This record gives sequence, structure tokens and C-alpha cells, in this order.
Amino acid sequence: MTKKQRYEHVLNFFQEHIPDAETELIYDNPFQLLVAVILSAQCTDKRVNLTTPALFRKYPTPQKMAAADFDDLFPLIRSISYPNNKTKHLIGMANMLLEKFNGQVPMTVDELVQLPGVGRKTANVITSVIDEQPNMAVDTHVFRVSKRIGLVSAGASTPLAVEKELIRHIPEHMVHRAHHWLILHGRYVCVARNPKCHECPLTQWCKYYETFVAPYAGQD
DNA sequence: ATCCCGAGGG
DNA sequence: CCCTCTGGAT
Repeated sequence: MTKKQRYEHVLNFFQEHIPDAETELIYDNPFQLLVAVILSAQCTDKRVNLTTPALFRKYPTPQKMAAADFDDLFPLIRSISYPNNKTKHLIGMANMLLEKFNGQVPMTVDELVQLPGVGRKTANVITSVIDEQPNMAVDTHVFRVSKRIGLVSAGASTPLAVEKELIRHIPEHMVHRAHHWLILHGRYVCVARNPKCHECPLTQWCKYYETFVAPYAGQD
């Protein structure tokens, strides 16, 4: 099967079977989304949404957050993973917004990744969600699923390499939805350990299934 | 026990 | 490339 056919089958399947409503981060401006995405590393969106209302109430703007005291901000995000790092990142990020970006959230990946706590994945989320740029944020799910089902070559060993391959093959207007579908599929079916291949309708096009599951079918 | 839509530093 | 950070849900 050609790579082109593989993409057609997979994207078509996602379009028909995966709903695109799910728990998502709550925000009402770019600054709030940036904060929420920084907080979301290794943490569920649900828990982030539980902490952000109080955080945004106390630090509604980059100006307020830049002036925040570590010991005042920390308790507000104490229940999230890596509260120490994230407190430093938020205050540092807000300061750089003021110093380098005129108090505005920049809207290019190259500028965003300069901010403390903002890596390529976060920058791609911000630019694709806020500005509808056709960027693909490669998190752990997208990385794993893309490789398993053969959307990218097995040799793509970094998130950046996977990102570039996906972008090359997915039509621009589908990038955002494809991102969401890959995440949902990875979260509920194509999970990291013991993927639920028995309930996956993609097995007939899946490299992982072909190599690691099908040859052992019937054995136990 | 193992996993969550990672980033920074060595 | 590796390691560390680090809480909550299941």
C-alpha cells in the first residue's frame, strides 16, 4: 500500500468515526490559553480547568503575572504536576511578554518557543488554535500513533521529524482535525501499553498490527 | 503501578 | 542522547 493510500484510509476513518467534541482547555484570550497549555504538561485538561479560574482572577494580565511573587502564585497551581517549574515558567513567560513582545502573545512558532515553559508542542497548539495556522502539535499521542499506524516512517525519531512528515501528507484544511483525532485515538484505543487492537478498526492499514499482532493471532 | 495533549538542562 | 521535575486519577 502506498503512503498516499494509507493517509486516505486513515483520515477517512477518523472523519467518520471519531467525534470531535471532548474536554478542552477553558480560556477566553490568547494569554489565558498560553497559560493553560503551559500548565497542561503531564496533566489532564480537566485538572487544569479546575485551577485556572482562581489563577486568572488573581493574574488576569501579563503585567499582573509578571509582577507575581513566587510564593503567592505557587499555591494556586500546587495541585498540578511540576508546580515548581511551572510557577517559574509562568512568571518568566509573563516577563518576557512584556520585555520582548510588547505585552502581547506572539503568534509565530519561532517567537513563542523563546518564552520560558513554551516548547514546540505548546507553540504549535497556540498558533493553530488561536490563529488557525496549519501547524501540528506533536505530543506523546500523536507521536506514538503516527508511527504505529505508519503515517510516518519508523525512523522518525523526534517529535519535530514526525511533525514535518505529517504536515507533508495531510491536507492543510484537515491538519487541525487530524491532530484531534490522533489524540483521541491514542488516548482511548491506541494506548501506550497493550494497545486495544481488538477494538481498533484501523488494523487492516496498521503497521504495528501487521508486524506485532497479526503474526501471533490465535496463539496464547 | 502506570499514565497524563512536555520543557529545560546536562 | 539522557535525566529531572512531580500531583492526581485509575
